[in-house]
Amino acid sequence: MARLIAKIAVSAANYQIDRPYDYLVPDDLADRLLPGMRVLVPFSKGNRKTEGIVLGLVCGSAFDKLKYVGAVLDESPVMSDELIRLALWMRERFFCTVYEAVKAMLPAGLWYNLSALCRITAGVGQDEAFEAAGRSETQRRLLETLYARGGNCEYRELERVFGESDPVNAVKALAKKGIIQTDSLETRRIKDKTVAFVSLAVPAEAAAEAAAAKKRSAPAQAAALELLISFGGATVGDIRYMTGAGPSVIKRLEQGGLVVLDRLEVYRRPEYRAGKKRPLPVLTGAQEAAFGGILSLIGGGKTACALLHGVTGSGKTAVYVHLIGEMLKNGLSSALLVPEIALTPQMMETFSAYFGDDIAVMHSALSAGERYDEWKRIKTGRARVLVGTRSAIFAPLEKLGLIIIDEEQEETYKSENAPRYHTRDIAKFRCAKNGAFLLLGSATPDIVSRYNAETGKYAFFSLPERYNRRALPQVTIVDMKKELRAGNGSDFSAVLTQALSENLSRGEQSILFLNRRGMYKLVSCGACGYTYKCPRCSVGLTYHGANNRLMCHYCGYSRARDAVCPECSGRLGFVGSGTQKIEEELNALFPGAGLVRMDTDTVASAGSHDALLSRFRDERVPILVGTQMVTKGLDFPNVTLVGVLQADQSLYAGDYRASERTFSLITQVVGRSGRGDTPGRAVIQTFTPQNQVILQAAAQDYGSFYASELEMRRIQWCPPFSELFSLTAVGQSESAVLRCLCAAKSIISRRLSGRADLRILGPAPLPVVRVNNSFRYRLTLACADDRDIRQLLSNLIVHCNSSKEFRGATVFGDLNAG
DNA sequence: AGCACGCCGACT
DNA sequence: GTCGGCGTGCTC
Repeated sequence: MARLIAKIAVSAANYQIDRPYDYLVPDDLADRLLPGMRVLVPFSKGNRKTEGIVLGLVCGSAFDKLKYVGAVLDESPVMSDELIRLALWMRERFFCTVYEAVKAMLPAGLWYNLSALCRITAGVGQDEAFEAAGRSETQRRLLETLYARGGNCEYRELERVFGESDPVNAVKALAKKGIIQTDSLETRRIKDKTVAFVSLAVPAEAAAEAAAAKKRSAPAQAAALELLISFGGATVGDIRYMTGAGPSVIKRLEQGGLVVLDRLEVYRRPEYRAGKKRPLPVLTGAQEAAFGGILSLIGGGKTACALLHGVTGSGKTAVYVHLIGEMLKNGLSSALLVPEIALTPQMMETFSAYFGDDIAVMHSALSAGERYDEWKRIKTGRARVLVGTRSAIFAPLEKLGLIIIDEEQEETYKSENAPRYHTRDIAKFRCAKNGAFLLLGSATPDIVSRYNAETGKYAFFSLPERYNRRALPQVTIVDMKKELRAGNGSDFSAVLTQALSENLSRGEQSILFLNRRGMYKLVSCGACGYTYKCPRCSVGLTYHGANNRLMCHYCGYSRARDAVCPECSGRLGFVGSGTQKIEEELNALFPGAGLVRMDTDTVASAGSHDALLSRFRDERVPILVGTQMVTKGLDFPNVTLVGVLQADQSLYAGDYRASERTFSLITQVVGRSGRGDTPGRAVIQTFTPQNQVILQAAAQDYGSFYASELEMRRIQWCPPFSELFSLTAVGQSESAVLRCLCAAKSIISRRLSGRADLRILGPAPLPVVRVNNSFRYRLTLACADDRDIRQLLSNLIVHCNSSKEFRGATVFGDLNAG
């Protein structure tokens, strides 16, 4: 008789050995265990307990030395069949383990911490224990540590106490002698939150009689009963609030058999600004056409994906809202994804106005409890509309009807650590499995998406005009080289200064966008130019005001700041964070003018992004200065001027998407101007005024940019004309890292010599080549995506990571890493 | 990866 | 003898 077998993905398995493992299901679990539940299983030689998830249940196994499932961690499945399949698919496509995918899907509040606990065996005396340890220094030390902590200690803590030396041998030796024991401890960080809920245990008439009888002798009990009669049930807190009857009164009532106490689950909800209830917005002609067109596709089921290209300010959100409204009418759920956390408050406000409170939000800034509870509200169907960032794509939405990815070209949709997925790919998978529709929205679509629309893979809709036919801003390009020649070395051209001063006098607001990535202050010597370098990484240290130390961004190294330059004793100064320097210059130019600076420093001290933006909006502060944070989604009608400083900066990033990124950034920030009744203007400052991308962005001419960029991609064999796979090697030994990638390169070119569509680039160093003493290099493959190439890469990853030739290097694979 | 097993030199 | 170092091979 074939036994019941669980196919399990275990968390202890790394990519090289990741496969579904077979485990016997003990009889007492047979009717309880379901796919999608997490379990504890013994794994590997030491049978150490490992978390795993049941992928499926089958009868019989080809393997004969089977172990038993240890314990079940979940009462009901935490992953649906769809998500299990998604996790398996992610392994194939993104070169991650199944459990890495599972972890990305579940809210952190649901994760378990597995820890080992060491304790002295009951009944063993201290003398006996030390005698057993004999002269072994480590064993004696272990016992001392244990006794100092009342006889037991977490293994992690032991490791910390032992420092350099490893307690593992001492633990094993003493365990063998029966002196100590080890237990595993599973703890979940977040518990379900419940409140005590009181309801009547007797019919209302009987309760009323009891209340009447108690009116004199026990007025508090009577009051509580009366409350319960009119409300049916209430929490202990509410009863106390409304009648003054405390827990002791309730207990009395419970003892008398008049009420019963239950635990009622409550949800920790993230705070959001609720919008005033209002009907769905009236659509303009173009919006109506897009909405109707998309709706007919949703019914038709032929094309499952559409691209909505709407210029900045054209009102894409109105279309989204109507589509989501349609989904709700049909009992289907929807998700709207945005590229940044900062954009969620606005969307929540809008959505709550149209759809009420049954909406959920998910992003990484929520507390673990909030995140877990939002997850539960979605899973149970209490919330049918979800707003969130990248990871929200894994939310357990039931009856999924629509996924919208707003500003779909944004790079934040691509995960940079394992699992290295792109949100769009996950969305396509989920839509296909649910028969749902995927809508990609953008003012500057990803070249690949636009190409897919052109070739008919996606349906295409556009909103070519701004809402209320407002004109696009009038744009001026300023040549900063000319400014320099004319003797103006500042960050502000004459044109921009003039425009700012006009805006100030008219009481209109301005946004200044500094197109720079680095947002921190570098420290350098004014005399000799010395800069601090991180000893572990190939980057400079930056100054952090919060702890008054110099820190490394990449590895967390920090050191105290010196009073003077360590090389020449010269004076140390800050090479200002771009925005701070701009702020100083503005203060000099327009003394007394109000200003909001938005960068990591100020966001941290204001508490949130939203707090700064509310100030800008509500107090009508004249000028907002910031980096990329100011380019997206903001809709302030009183802003009539946008200044772009160092527009060409992002062109030189060196990756194939640099032009696209620059075009998108400039177009979007320029689009922030003139959203109200007054027409807007924009000033773009650049050292390369003839650059085609800048000219196209200034003209807000996506069509022309798309045409020229697509040609470039065709010539350079970049997406959409090929996929870019990459193998990245990381390790302390630079030579192992390079040898490993060179070996991989020669294997690939040998094995795929027949393929005309293949091109291999590298190994090339990553932009920051050394992080935390590890060197990082990358091999990039441009070719069509198929099973052969993925299989080859998968094998290579396994080979490079296990072959001792390449010890000192770890390799991972990625698709369209950027 | 991580862990056990096994083989070998050092030291009470 | 036995403790601990590292090379080797497997994970249901």
